[in-house]
Amino acid sequence: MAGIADVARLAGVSTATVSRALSGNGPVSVSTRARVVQAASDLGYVVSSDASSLASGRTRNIGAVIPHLNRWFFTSVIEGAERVLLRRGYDLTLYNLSGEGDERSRVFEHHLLRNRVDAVFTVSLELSDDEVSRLLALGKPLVGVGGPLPGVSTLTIDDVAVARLATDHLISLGHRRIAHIGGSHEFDLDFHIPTSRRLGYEAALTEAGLPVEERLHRASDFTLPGGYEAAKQLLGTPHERPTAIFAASDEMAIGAILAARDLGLVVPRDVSVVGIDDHPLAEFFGLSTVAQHPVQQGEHAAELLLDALGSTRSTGGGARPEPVSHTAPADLVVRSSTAAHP
Amino acid sequence: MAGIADVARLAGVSTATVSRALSGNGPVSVSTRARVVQAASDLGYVVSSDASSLASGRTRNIGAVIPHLNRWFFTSVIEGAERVLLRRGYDLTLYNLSGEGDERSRVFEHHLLRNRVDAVFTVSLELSDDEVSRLLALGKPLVGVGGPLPGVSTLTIDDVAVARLATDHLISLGHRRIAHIGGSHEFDLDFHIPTSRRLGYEAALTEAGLPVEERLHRASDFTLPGGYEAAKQLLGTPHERPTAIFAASDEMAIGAILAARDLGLVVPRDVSVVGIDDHPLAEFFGLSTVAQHPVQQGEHAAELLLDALGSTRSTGGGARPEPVSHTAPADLVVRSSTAAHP
DNA sequence: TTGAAAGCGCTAACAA
DNA sequence: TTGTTAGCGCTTTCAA
Repeated sequence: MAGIADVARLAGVSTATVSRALSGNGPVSVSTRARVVQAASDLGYVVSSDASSLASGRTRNIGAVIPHLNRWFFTSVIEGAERVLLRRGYDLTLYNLSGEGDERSRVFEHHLLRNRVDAVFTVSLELSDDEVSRLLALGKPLVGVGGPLPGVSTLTIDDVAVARLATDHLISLGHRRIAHIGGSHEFDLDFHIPTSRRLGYEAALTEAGLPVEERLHRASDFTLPGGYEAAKQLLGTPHERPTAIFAASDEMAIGAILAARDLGLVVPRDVSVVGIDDHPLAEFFGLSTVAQHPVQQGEHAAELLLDALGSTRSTGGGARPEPVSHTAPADLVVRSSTAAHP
Repeated sequence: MAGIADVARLAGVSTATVSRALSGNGPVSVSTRARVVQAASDLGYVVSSDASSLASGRTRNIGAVIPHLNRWFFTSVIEGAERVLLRRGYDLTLYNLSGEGDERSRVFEHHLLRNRVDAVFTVSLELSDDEVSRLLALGKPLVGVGGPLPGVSTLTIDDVAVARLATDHLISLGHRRIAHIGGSHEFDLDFHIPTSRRLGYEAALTEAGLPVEERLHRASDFTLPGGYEAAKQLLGTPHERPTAIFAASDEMAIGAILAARDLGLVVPRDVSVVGIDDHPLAEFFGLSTVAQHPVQQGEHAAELLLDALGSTRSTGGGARPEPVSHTAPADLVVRSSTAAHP
């Protein structure tokens, strides 16, 4: 492995100049830079990130903390973030908390503290006060994606407004008996997303002068099978059957569509279904939904962190900046699972 | 941020002793270790990974290179690997190549070379000779998961055997007209998985004395909608209709089930369907399949790498060990999508 | 615009 | 079992 000294020797300059030429920090004449770049290329030299990090205090690595890996939303956010980071020469180190062991405490009490990353973003994680203060104590940029987080800069859709948008879509189509498949308490742990979406649903109903009926609500688990079961129950009693269902996630909404089919109902003739997400399968099932754009959310989160890293350096890392709440866009996508109520 | 010197001072020992006590390398008396651990804890000391890496040459970080993030197989492998790594105090740095830019070359020519990781595993990536030699030149343990890779240790199912197993299952049920939904050439880039699975399918047919018919084969894209379209075509002509379909992935198999339903066919009465994967949705759809266990594959890959790191250190990092091909287990899971042919 | 040299915070010989 | 100390390979003042 060639080192910086080898490059310096070959280019006939000092190691300091090699460092400046290759990193872009500090003045280097055009001709010198060219010589250095050529020498580095000839030797196949790549800077050692450890040595660079130790000397500069910057790792060029971002930590991403997520609750699960096998969920479309989380992986999409990571995908967007990684895309931006890679382009800027950064790595992404992943901390997935989904194991059944003590991963969570290990990550927050050890892995994130050992200075391997310059900044951290979390996805759909409600952090404890202790976790937040540990992270803030690092003095590193921190962004929470997918939910509110007191004292931390966040990037998230407005769950209440999104649920309202979906429900209003059904109301505007003339539906009056609109059921809701949401999440149960255990899924409320992180961010109260089920609660927020239910509140948006209820607010839309109330505003339209429609009653909020407990029997039109089912708590589920955000999965397709869960949505299927919930919909079977909702649609099972013919005379009380809702004419529309708003599911808090596309996977549950797709489950609802399949349940309707199995009951001999035609979507959207007999029942309209709307979800939230714009999951990759939504199009196949003709599902109307409120699209949130997780890849873009990931890109945006990465940009926020990189910007913060840039300005921290230029301001000399003074006072911690005030946390900012960014609202990510979400928009209604109407497909063929929703139609006017006759 | 407390440093090792602070801990040493508080514990009344040298920094070397602190290092030994905290890392477990080298002899430290029980009482001294206790004092050091206490002091570290009091100060909230966590070792700086950069400094430790630079001094020791070990990063305690593993690189994972994958072609996509939003695919069940890849994320499951990562999940398994991360679980093992986290438990052993390792981090996992993720390199996702799915962007449309020059991610791939950047990762192989820069990110992986800058010494941020102790070992690397790739998932379902067919590496070029150049990429392999760059990685091998690092002198670091390397494992390829999900496909053969000349000159590299691998961990993968036997795609030919797995396809045979699925096809034999249908044959043993009395089916004689068995269609296959595989992958097209563009999905053959990485590892020829579609080709291998098709070969296994054809071998099983031939061995059973059944003809291999071109019109019973459809090339698709491993997605649910792709499987749906292919199945619609296969099942669309009543008199030539196959009585069973073997799809090269569960998502395509589920698409086939939905296509059959839309054509008014009942699974498995009118057509049996079998897939490969044991995708989370397989159970919901009652899909018979050959389960590969990607989480376990990830765990196993991580263990192989950690073992290699352990032995490299003890043998003084002598000659590069011979590459070993490990075959991951895969087993038939019979559910309700397959039945005897009347 | 360049070079000399002092660290960055830790690990691992080596000596005691 | 413990301490001393020389680096690990860079970056970044500071001086030229």
